[in-house]
Amino acid sequence: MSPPADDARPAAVPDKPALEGLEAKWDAAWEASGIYRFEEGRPRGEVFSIDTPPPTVSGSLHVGHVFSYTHTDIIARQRRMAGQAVFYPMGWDDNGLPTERRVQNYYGVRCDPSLPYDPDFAAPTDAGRPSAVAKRRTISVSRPNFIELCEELTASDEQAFEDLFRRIGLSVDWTRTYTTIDSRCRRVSQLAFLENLERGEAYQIEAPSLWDVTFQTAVAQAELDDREVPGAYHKLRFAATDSTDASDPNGAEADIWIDTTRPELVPSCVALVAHPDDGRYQPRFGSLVRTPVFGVEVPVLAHRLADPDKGTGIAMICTFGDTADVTWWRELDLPVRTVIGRDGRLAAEPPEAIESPQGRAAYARLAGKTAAAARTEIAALFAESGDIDGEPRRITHPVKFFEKGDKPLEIVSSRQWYIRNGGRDDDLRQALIDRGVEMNWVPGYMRTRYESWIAGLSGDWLISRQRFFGVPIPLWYRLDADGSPDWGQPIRPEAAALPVDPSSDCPPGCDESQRGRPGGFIGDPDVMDTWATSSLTPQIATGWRADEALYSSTFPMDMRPQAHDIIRTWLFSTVVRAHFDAGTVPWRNCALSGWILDPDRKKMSKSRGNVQVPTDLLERFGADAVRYWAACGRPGTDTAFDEQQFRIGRRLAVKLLNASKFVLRFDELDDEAARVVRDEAAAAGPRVFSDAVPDGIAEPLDRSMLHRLAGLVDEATRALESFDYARALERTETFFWAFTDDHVELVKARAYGEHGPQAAVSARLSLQFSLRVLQQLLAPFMPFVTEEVWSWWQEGSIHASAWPNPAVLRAAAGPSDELPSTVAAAVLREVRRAKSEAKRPLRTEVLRATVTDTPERIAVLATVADDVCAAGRVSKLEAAEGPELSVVCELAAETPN
RNA sequence: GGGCGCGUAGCUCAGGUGGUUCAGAGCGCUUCCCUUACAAGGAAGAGGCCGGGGGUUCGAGUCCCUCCGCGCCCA
Repeated sequence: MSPPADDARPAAVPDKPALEGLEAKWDAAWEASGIYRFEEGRPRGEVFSIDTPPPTVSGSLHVGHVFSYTHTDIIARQRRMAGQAVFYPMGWDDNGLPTERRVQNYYGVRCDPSLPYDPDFAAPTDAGRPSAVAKRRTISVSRPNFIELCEELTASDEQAFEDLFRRIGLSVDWTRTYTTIDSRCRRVSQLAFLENLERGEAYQIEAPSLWDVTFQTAVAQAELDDREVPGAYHKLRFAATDSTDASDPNGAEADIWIDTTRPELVPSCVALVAHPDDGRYQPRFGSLVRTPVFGVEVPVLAHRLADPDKGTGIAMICTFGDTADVTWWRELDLPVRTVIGRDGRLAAEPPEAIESPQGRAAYARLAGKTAAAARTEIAALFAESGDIDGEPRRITHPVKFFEKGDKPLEIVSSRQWYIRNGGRDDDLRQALIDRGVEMNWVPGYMRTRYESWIAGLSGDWLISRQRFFGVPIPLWYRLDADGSPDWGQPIRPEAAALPVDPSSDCPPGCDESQRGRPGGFIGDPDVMDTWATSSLTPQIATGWRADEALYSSTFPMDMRPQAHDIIRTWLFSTVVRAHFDAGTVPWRNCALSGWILDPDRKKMSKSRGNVQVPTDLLERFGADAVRYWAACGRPGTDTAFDEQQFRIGRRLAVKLLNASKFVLRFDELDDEAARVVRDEAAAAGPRVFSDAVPDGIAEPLDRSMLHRLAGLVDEATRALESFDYARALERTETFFWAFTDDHVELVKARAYGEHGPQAAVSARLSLQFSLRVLQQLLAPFMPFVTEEVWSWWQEGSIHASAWPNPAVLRAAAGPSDELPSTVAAAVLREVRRAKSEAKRPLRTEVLRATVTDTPERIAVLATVADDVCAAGRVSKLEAAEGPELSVVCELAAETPN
């Protein structure tokens, strides 16, 4: 082998290329070179910023995590190669209930905010062993100790996630990682909240809100689940009162019977309600009836939401049994008679409206009971008084649950913080729908889900949570001389002091001795909903209110990838915050991924036990193969888990190794053609063929291939620019297999020099030229194997190389078209078929092949005949004109062995 | 009940703006081949009233309507 020219690297091709070990090798190399770090200072137009939704780290890893994150990475890598400064940070969502639950279960502890901090507290030694933890008593810990455990566990969870994401090759800038509980996020979250408060977009109000009795917290509309549960209709008598008109012919004197599944709420009944058009009850509207047993007079009212077909067609309104009660209570201006408390039990004292001794005595039998127990008891009460008709009738009906809870939600009146979201304001509602129109949705129909959700909102966004591991609401309240808080005039922290914890920090100008004292202050005890922080990821990531240069070059962000199930929560709430905060959309493009389904097309979930562990798959198939599988899942489309797909991906990676080896090994030959090619490479500089059009590609077949390749680059680029990574991969993959199976076979003999050095130079240069482009087109999908094959012959990282330019390919192809390549491949295929049908080896000599085709294609065939004959081992190629392609082959006689 | 999506070879899915080139790919299956990049491979083959029915059109997997089935979201 002669020494290479100065600037050209010799191809250093291993004899036995393999995929094993590539992940570790290249992850380390990328980390060392920092090629994925964001290049600050580039103008906004050259930046591509990605708002990756931070995954919840409190769950276990599964393939769903690699799926959508791979989609994002493919886009990021292509944009980077296309010359943009890619801003691609990662975050971890670790605040909120999921972490609390995981910590409770993992350590076997429970947070008791009344306990003082224990500086000597150590995590239980049986932590992480569910069977051991389950056998002992739960340990109560203080809130600060509990938060320490949260931080400890999330730190190790986050490391596991980062390891996985590195292993699948996400080109994240790991120097910019944030977690939703860290001080930077708490600061942004609190500051954004305070600004919302300043502008009147956040407010607090004492109002009925959905309440989970298990978690002891208010929950938001977005966190609801409707579940079909068994219940029973109790048919109860509401007696006519003395004041009703006895002469009414429609039986105004008559008692009214209502059906209810929640008889225990009768003590909180404030009215009956029927549909305004319901003739059965029209005569009674405005009259009074008496609640059974408790004897409270309540009016009979009309409202359009009453369903004439449900039960007896008339319902009791209680404060509060369900969200319809809240609507009626508000719109009909009814009083509050609370009986269910925050613990889900009936209050010790009856509502003041229950005045009669019998009523109060009856209530005493219910006081302190859970709703379910009270239901049984009150049914007995009604049976004794004769106010229930027959036995309760069992039904199943939808009941609202907290999505993470297992007891039905109650509705209790409490003081809560809200952020406006259009649920009570049609102008805002429309403005937010309009924001949706400003964004490009991939796929487009996903916008409908966004719009439907907004259209169906029934109230503002409740953000306060009565929990511990979250971002505290950054406010204090003055206590008056009686020690009562002044809710209306909250004390705000200085912006510079953020983040604050009002339970341990003091408001400006106060000291700890005044906490809880009359004339002093108290801190707001609540934390914010997880979404109140995670809706700010664009602000958090881009340095809002902290790094104006970064912010202005990255916000609004270019892309928000996420799964389609969190459009109504995460996506929507993020739009709300950006709308208020910046008067813009948070991102220009929303790319929605589907879900992973198991092979039986069921959603993968831990509870079903059908979860695939990604580390196992990575071990068996390699990261590129796993990414290949993910990339086959089209935007927005749920994808069934299919192990076969991993094999196909792995095969593609192996094929790239071998094809690259084949093409680059010609460099090692010591013939005239090799010298010419080396000179070309030297002339092209260290980045071989990046822009230079090589001389010497003269053969029609070679030029035709480059022409087709230019078309592929166009198509793949277009697809990736519109976020359709799956199409880009499919086209590239198909092209690549045809390239190896047909084109490489057609030019192989020529490349070896069988038709002279000039023809060999043309073959080798065009093979290298094409290989380079194909390696690059596959790079976003298979970053490891492409980096490996690139390193054999090119300087620098393939991921920092310039995305292929089709104009350069077309320049090299000259005035060519795709016909020579397609005709040659078609004829070769026919020759192979003839051999295959004769059950003869492919190396069988063809004594004579007669090709019939259209005059145009016959003429083209003549220009590629040498290559076709060599690849098909055809001794004599004859052509005839006809309507379509057909090939008749005369095979050499079988040689006896 | 409302909204959205889907129903194309045994399986998983492609099929922008309707037109000889759309009836496709991969896997699986059958047959053949160790051809000097690759047997973790290659070549070839069989297999489908493109869910049913209407309609628009000279012409429809491709547009419209309707029905059936499936999935998801929301009531």
